[in-house]
Amino acid sequence: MTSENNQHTGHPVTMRDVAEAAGVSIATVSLVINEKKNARIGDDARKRVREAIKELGYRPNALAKTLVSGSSKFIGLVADAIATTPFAGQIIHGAQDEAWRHGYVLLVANTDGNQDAEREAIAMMLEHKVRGILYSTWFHRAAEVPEALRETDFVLVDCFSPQNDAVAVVPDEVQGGRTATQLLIDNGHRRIAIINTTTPSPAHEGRLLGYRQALEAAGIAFDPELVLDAAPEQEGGYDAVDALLASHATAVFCHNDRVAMGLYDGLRRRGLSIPEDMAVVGFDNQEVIAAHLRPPLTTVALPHYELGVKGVRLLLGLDDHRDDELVTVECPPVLRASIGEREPAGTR
Amino acid sequence: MTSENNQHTGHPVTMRDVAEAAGVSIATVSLVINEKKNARIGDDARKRVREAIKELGYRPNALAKTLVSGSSKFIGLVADAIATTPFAGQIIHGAQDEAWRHGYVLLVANTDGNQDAEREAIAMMLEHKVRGILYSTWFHRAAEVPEALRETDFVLVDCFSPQNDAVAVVPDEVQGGRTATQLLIDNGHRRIAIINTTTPSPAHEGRLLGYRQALEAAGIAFDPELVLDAAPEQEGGYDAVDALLASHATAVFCHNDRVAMGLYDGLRRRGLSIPEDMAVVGFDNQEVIAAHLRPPLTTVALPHYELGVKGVRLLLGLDDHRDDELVTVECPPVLRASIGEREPAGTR
DNA sequence: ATGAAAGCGCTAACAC
DNA sequence: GTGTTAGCGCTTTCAT
Repeated sequence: MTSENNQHTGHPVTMRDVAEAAGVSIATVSLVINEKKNARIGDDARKRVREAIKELGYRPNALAKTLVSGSSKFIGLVADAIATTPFAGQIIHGAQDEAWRHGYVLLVANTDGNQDAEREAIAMMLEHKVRGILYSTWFHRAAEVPEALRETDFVLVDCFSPQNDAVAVVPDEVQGGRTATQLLIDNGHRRIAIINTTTPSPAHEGRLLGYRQALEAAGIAFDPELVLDAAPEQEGGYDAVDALLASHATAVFCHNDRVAMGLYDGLRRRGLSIPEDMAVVGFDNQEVIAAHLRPPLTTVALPHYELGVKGVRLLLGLDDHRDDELVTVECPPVLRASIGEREPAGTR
Repeated sequence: MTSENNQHTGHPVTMRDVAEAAGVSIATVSLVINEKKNARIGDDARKRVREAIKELGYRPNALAKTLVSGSSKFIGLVADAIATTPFAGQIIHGAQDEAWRHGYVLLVANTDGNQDAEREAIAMMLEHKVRGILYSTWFHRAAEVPEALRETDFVLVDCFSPQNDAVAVVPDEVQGGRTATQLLIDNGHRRIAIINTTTPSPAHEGRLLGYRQALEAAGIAFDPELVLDAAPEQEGGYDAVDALLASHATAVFCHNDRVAMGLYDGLRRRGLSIPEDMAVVGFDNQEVIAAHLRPPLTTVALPHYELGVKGVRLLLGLDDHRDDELVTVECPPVLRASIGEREPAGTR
């Protein structure tokens, strides 16, 4: 019955229908629906309206509402790679949760890094009069801001404008590197290697800087011999084993969990065990890997979910920020079992 | 200049503004924008309108358009877990691409499996007059269809209604199981084990059935001793090694790539190598893992992207389907290096 | 070939 | 307390 007269089957139910059914004017219906404070409606009228709504299966038309009020409840999210990793998913998730909390809905578009797709996506969002746009990338990097973005409010998520002329929120790579290294230092290690990526990037530079800061704070001299490079995936970690062993490090900070996974493999083939022969800490906290290696990998998490949340908050003006600097989100440690005894048992 | 007069700064530019600037009526503007066939507009008028649009930085208001036309260009996608795995991301990606192709935009909502969130999400979509809704889950399973869904067109993606009263598209688990097993058979194996999950599910039953079908087709007797159970993750695979070895299998079909990863580990600790001592094939094609194990894992892919695409196509009525059966999408093999020589070099 | 005007579903003054 | 009415930005007859 209820679903007999809705927009799916037959004629869509409008406010006018409800008004007629309830024997009141459409203004009255609007008032009770929006529960306007100072508009006092008779109890019986209110009741009749409520019943009519239920009876007819009426759903307000959000689009019409938007038209008159002038501002929509959409937030656009354009991503360069929704599916490549779980990372983009987490950004979406965070953005969606926070948007939701404030009555907004996410309009999502994937661009695959394609310029045309990007232009189209942004145009479409603009035409839908979004409240603003989140422009996100799946790994932390500099990104040219598409011109059209400037037609509305926007914030960059997990990327930043090289000209530093846009609000952006990114992970705190330096602090992350510091944290990872500190974990190792706290466990008594002094000879700590770092396996970094081969290409420059905020992660590359930031984490290395953090590593150096942590060493310095602990009074450990920086030794360039302990800085290794490797392709940022399993193969790179595997291949780095020889160099790592040659460096006589007792602990290693890997650029990411995938590298750590490859390293585990290489170490094991040489009959070495973790953390006894080598303490290792990763980065990213890529669940599928880190949580299930033997032993489970202690790592530092990339806060993608929080990046999404923060992006929305900045967009809506809920959080303040200084115009001239990047907003930064902390990379928290995730303690598991790859660096030794000082680890609390089972932390996520 | 262009961006001086748009909706961001100051008064939004409307069709009326364009009309005035071009010295024509708003109807004319509408006509040139929509490139109406039979409405013949003077070349100069057309040109003036085009220029005015550019000059003012005019963007059509998609919402107003929707209001009058009655049907929106939104497709809703409600997912139970956007971020848990890359899987949901792929569904979104596929859906988004296909929707885009037909001029539709994705409205995404995450529910975390929470009933209230789900209700709210659907309500919001209904209020935005979506063309229809894709209801998706991150792993293949039966799912109760929320009542509100029936107020609009919808299709279930990666899940299905237990009452079989809804259009649904799911992966072909049986064919997937057959394919995986066949890969092993083709490589000369006769004693093939299967490590299945411990809990019932379409994947559990389907893949086992496929396994049996492949054996039967090859004239290999089914041996219950070769059916092992394990938790569907690395730990399960690792722990299954003893039983696997005891079964004297020469090859094994793992329920998923994570199980295979654990198995690799366990096998290696016993000094066994892949594929020489044991051929293994996985399932899911979880990139981070499968492509980077040593040796790279041959597996069968779960077609999440295609599921998303197909969902949109069914929703829009682009593809036909029989009302009384699930629409099924093929799980293609992904050949790498874990089952032996007969594998073509480096696929995907 | 182009303009006037009605109306999509709704909100918000402003009457009564 | 409740109804009337004027738009919100746009499409679409129907005139001209």
